[in-house]
Amino acid sequence: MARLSDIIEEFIKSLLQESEGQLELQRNELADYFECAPSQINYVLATRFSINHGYYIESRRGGGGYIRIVRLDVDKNDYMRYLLSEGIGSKISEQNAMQIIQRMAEQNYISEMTAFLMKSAISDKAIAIPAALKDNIRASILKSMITAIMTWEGKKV
Amino acid sequence: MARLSDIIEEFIKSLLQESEGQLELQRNELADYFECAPSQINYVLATRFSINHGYYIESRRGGGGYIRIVRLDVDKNDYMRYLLSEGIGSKISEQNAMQIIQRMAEQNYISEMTAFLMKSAISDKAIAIPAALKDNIRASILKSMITAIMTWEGKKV
DNA sequence: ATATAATTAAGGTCAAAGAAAGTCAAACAA
DNA sequence: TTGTTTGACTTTCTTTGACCTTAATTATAT
Repeated sequence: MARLSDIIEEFIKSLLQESEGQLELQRNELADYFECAPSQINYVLATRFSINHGYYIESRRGGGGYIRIVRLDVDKNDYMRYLLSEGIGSKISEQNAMQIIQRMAEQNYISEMTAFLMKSAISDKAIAIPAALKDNIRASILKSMITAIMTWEGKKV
Repeated sequence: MARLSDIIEEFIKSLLQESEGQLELQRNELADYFECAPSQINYVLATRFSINHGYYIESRRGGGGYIRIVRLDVDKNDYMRYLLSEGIGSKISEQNAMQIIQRMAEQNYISEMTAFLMKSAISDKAIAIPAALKDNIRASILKSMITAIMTWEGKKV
């Protein structure tokens, strides 16, 4: 039984594809369409279209209200440089790290296979140490891998 | 009378056969079917479908949750299986880890690029914690990545 | 005609309920 | 003793609904 939230996520992503990364929608209309509570739309946006996921949300209430979703398409190297300098601080949660890797895959900066490998390296299970240090190690490993990816590109194989 | 755990094991294996090595199931559904405690499913998975047995498990909680079981390609991955079960213990030095990765690349289990990425993840620089723990974390990250590589081949994305 | 009030039409928030799976230790069986 | 079975409790993720805020429109009073 596939989750409704996933279906809505896919739906929005396909709309974004058609419209070059930017779209405006009506929350109630969409909720009507999927026969769910309007707030479920907010849930989907919050859990799958956050800034970390690479999307920007803007909305307006009242008559003629709307929700605008913009996919943030950044240049690959710019994005990675940003991650290294500010995006990933000295610590990062598993969730955030997963989202960042997922975003890199969706933007085709890395292959699905590479994303899978990276996720395995920074998973909670792989980093089995006291929570206090965990997020620090994760940040440093993730940054190290991103650096490796950037380095590799600059290399003539 | 055969133990229930064995019956469940056989059942799952026959499902895997039918589905080309990959399947998704509902823990409660299965427990219902065999009229046992849900946690017995976990027991079966832990004792008969571990990574050493050649299986990879992935799961998700909450509404629409599932357990996914992927059978790893045993013949093809002899060396990697050996690494997981004995080759890499609970700790490993940076040097040894680098050598193992290098060898995997030479055997064409992974690309040069993947090797480069893996090395960056297990380097001393990436794992910046007290030496006492360092080699343990390195071992667990390396094993996690090797598992990911083995899993990837059995996975239909 | 203009300022104000009421109504309607959105979207936002948050907490509770529901739907899974995970853990762990105690009881039980071989 | 070792491996199995069970159940109470925990954690995670999803869905729903009641209530709140904001904006636009319409009605009313001056």
